[in-house]
Amino acid sequence: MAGHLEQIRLDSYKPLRELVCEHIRQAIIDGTFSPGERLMEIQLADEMGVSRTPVREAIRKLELEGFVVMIPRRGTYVANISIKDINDVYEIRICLDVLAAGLAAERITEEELEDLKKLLVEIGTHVADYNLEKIVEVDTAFHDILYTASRNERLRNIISNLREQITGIRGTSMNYPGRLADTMAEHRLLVERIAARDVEGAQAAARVHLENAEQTLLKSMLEGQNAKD
Amino acid sequence: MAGHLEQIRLDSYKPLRELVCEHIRQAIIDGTFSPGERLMEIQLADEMGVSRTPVREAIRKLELEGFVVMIPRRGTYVANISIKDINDVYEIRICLDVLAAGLAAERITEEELEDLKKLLVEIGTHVADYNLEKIVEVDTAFHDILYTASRNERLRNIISNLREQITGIRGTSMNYPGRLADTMAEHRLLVERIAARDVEGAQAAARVHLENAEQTLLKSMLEGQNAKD
DNA sequence: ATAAAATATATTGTATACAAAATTTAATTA
DNA sequence: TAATTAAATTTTGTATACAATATATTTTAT
Repeated sequence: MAGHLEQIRLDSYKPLRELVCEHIRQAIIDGTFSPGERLMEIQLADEMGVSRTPVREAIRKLELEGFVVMIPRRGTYVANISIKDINDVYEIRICLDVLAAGLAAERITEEELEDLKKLLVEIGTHVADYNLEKIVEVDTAFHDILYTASRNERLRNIISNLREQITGIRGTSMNYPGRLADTMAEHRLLVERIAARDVEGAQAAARVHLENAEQTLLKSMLEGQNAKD
Repeated sequence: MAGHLEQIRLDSYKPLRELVCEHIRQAIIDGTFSPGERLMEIQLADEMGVSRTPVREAIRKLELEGFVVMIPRRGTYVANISIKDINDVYEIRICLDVLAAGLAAERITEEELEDLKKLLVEIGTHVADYNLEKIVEVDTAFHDILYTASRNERLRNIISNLREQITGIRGTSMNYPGRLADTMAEHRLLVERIAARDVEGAQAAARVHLENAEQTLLKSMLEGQNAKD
């Protein structure tokens, strides 16, 4: 009769290395650590009040995720994101997002569809009062549902990782003139096609959305429009 | 005048965790550790004559790669590969291999093309005397060149990782009747289309190859044909 | 004899310690 | 003064030690 407590504890337990990893990742994404900057284990450990062990394990994970580059016996450096990197990531993401959209059109549940539609409305309100922080938050939730609806956990993980690698590192492309409105329209079309269970339509919508997002990101990078909050 | 030695040392240096990681990965792939089996750090460390530290770091990496599953405070277990996993992996791989083939058709160098053609011949000889080990080896090299030719390092890494996650875990599907000959023909067509710089043709060839490979793998799994050397 | 509780053991998570290598600083020489 | 070499410092890589938690075993009570 004491069986359900264990379950909760099991899920809620997070090893230090996870917390440390999330902390460092966030610091990279929000610019606390600049690209090319060296990350030193003792320093990070001291700052966070933990030992080197969990820091090391966190750094190993971030290396696999592509956020940092490790040179044996030399140290760890925050990854530099180049135009080539954007290109590489979007080459893959366009492909995988199209796949995910098609799968979602086939496999999404009615509940998930309802959630998507609600988020669509919510984004609208945040766009109206130009609340960028909220927009990013809801946008992330939106895509999360979409990838979950593909019913392919690996696909979800790979895309999430690719998203994180570029989202935010050079500022969101959200503040590019006109992009917000376009994004909304693209999302609406995507949801509409998925709701219609139109696989090809959903795929086409996803492709257009991603290609536009890449173009905007490249433009804002080239123009040095790296606006940070 | 001592500048070039450093370069070599830098490349050749491999941390213990890397060696340990490769060692454990290989043991999982070749069946030394069975799916579901628990991996204990001290035991592994003792067997390999190292301390727990590099073993832990290796296990963290294998978790990211999907070879093992970690439950906090409970332990690490060799991942179970299910039909659903095969499905998920191939859903992604078909998509990414098609992408890679298309990119390769655009970006491959003449040298790489020559290498591919050579390997095609080499595989032929190994098929003739049914040297499975050599076939797997050359096949890996073949695909490696292909992914390298896509000029997208991230793509290469993702595909390599997906390949490793299923190749070998349930025995190669190579020993499925007739598959070897089909594989050869599919490879030949793929190289031919790439050589012709025919993007769409290369993509189609890659898709056919992967779909067939998946079918064969599923068949041999269902038939319990998990032949091991 | 079976089930529950308490104890013992084993294993993971984290911290610290030491060794090897790289980087930096200081010193020496041309 | 500049360049080269040597010493000192820093930092990573690995090993070990300790603490917290989970599992296994034994004991006890019904």
